[in-house]
Amino acid sequence: MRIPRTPGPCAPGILCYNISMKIGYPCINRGIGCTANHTFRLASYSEERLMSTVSENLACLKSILEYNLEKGLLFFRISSDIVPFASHPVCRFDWAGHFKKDFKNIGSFIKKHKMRISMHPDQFVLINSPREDVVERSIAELEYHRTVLETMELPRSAKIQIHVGGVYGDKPSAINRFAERYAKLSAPLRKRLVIENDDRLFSLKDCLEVHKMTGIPVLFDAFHHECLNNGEPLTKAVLSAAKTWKKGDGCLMMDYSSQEKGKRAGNHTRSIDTRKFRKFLKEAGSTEIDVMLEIKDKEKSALKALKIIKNG
DNA sequence: AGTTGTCAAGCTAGT
DNA sequence: ACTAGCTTGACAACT
Repeated sequence: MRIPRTPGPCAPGILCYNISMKIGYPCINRGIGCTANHTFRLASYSEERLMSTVSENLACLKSILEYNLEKGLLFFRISSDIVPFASHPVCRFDWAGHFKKDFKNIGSFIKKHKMRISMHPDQFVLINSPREDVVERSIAELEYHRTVLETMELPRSAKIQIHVGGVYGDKPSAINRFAERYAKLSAPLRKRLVIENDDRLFSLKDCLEVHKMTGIPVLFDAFHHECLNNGEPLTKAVLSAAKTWKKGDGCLMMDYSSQEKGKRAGNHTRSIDTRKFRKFLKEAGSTEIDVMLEIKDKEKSALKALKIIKNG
């Protein structure tokens, strides 16, 4: 079925979607022959190794963004490995100062072409952990992500997405701890941090509660919501998450994926299921959103999604 | 050159 | 008490 395009807001009851929607994919481009997430073993750390790796990563990131621009993919997630070991005590190198020009150059390109950027630190970033050392390392890692986006001089609509964290046997306390720790983060970090509903522990409803306590925007993951929800239909869920994004945050960021058939629940599909994506667009697409396709074949599926949006 | 075990970081659920 | 899985790539040691 063809989805008609209408510019601007959609009239109630009319099937349409927002044409300002940006489509993207995370971290890796499988076609262009370079990657922006080279790393190395901690044991082989040296300043020289770090410098050459970061230099290579930045050059590739620029190439990926140029490819994306050419194809009309205006949303991208930058890999946390862009600067390996940046928050590890072993790294005392002023990488942000040393590569300032390169970061700034990439940032200018992003801004010039109105691209949207996110970053997604790994699962061990847990600001609600009962363990002080875990919290300390998590904050250092978050500050590293903030520094990347700041060195690129990107606006606060470039976001860092994390999950609420662990439950530790007591969800209300875990949520309270998140709120307390969030309040103590540096202001420039708080400006960029958003939480994402996960597929096992913290549902959209939980995240909205955290938002109520802290004001933190909620990034909505449609696939996680399929795995864990409180009965909210998709359209309603998207709207409730969108409301948590204030002026300056930009429009709601979403993660989208679908189930790989025959694999355990929560496993991301290899390639986009265009039928499901059309259904998703019908239900969510009239809200102002940017959509990150967490699909294993990366830009290939993102291009298919873009085609559907352009041509129905 | 190709293969395979392992990698900074944590939590949860299952044995 | 211990470990696989999360989700995944790619480094690096070994054939």
